[in-house]
Amino acid sequence: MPRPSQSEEKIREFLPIVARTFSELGYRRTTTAELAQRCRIRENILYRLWPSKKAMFLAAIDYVYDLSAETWQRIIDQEDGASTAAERILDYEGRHHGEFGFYRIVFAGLSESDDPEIRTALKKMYSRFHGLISQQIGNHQSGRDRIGEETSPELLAWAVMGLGTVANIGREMNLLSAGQRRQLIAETGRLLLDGD
Amino acid sequence: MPRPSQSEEKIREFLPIVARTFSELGYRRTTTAELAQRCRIRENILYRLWPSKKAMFLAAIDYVYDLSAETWQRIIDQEDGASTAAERILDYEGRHHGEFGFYRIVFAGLSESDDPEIRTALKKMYSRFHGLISQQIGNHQSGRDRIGEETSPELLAWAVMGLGTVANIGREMNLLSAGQRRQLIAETGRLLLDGD
DNA sequence: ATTAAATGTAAGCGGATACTTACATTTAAT
DNA sequence: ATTAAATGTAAGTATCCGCTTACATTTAAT
Repeated sequence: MPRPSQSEEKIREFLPIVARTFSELGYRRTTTAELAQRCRIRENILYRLWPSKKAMFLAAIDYVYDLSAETWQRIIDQEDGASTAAERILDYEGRHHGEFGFYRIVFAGLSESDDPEIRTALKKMYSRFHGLISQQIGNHQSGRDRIGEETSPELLAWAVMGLGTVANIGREMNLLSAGQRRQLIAETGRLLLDGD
Repeated sequence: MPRPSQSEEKIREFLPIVARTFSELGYRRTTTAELAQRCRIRENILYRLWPSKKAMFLAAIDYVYDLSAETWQRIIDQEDGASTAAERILDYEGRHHGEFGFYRIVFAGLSESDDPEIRTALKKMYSRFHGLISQQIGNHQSGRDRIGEETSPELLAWAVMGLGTVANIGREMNLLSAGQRRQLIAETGRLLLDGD
């Protein structure tokens, strides 16, 4: 008798807006009123989709991760025989890093990192990213003849994530141009991957 | 006739506490009430030393920078003939990185980075740090015979700052142990400095 | 047509927080 | 001793914000 719930559609519709808002404003400055306004609805409707502001933020974290992971997976799958997936990811990041607000939402989360749930969500996000990158670096290394000398893929993966992070900070602060960011990731990334 | 103002002494006394609080809690969660309580005074006394909460935060940023810069300068001056200053800084950061809340206060600031004054302060802080590191990397490179092949000190300096940043995130998230952090900075840092 | 949940509007509540005010007390100069 | 600013206590204010409530309207099933 009742009309069917369209909550899932609404969530799919609003989540990108919510994620973008958290990315732009950070956690504290993102008010539920602001979220509602950007979604062109009232606050209480948001609260019918998520139980709290924190739940909205956690959903946004997952959303941003999924989006980035999908993109990377697509790049990994684009084998061309000439480049390793690690090289392609590096190249892609040099051009598009932070496009989806990945880093901004991470910064927002880090500022709230004493909240256990947010902390756990961030930790999971970082772990999964790190695993993904480590694996690609491992693949990259195994294709080379030099063995036993390399730094571990796990360590290198952290360094690469550091590159992405600092490139993003450089952009936020207007201290690195797009070209410089690409060069930074390409040159130092290559240094990390191949050690020369 | 009046008693002499002791504002400067008070500022010197409270600023470390204020900076530590911002580092621990981030900007938004640091309330003026919390600051006053930690300083064991009332809020209005804080407002006699700084005109606003933002001014307190800006002072904290400067304080943290000065503290870190002093430490680094001491390390640079400790020449031993066997190591370059860049190597010593890397070694030191591997052991003590983030000790003074440098990164945490930066994260807090990044979450507020659309405020023009905070943005300017952070930008200045990053520029100065970057200049300092670039110079040391340049010195390090000029001592080597290989010339013309190296990545520019400016780019490498950004990569090194990325290392410090990600090491700190790894610590915050309990994803990197102290040993792993040291290894990360030592090994990949060396890779960046020397390319092997 | 009736029904009952889904959807929407509008207002408001309780608590937190940046900042202020009112006022009493202390202190070093005259 | 007097003075005037420095220092301290205590309370308050205006605003914001997460979240809720009250209530009207729509919609798809019966």
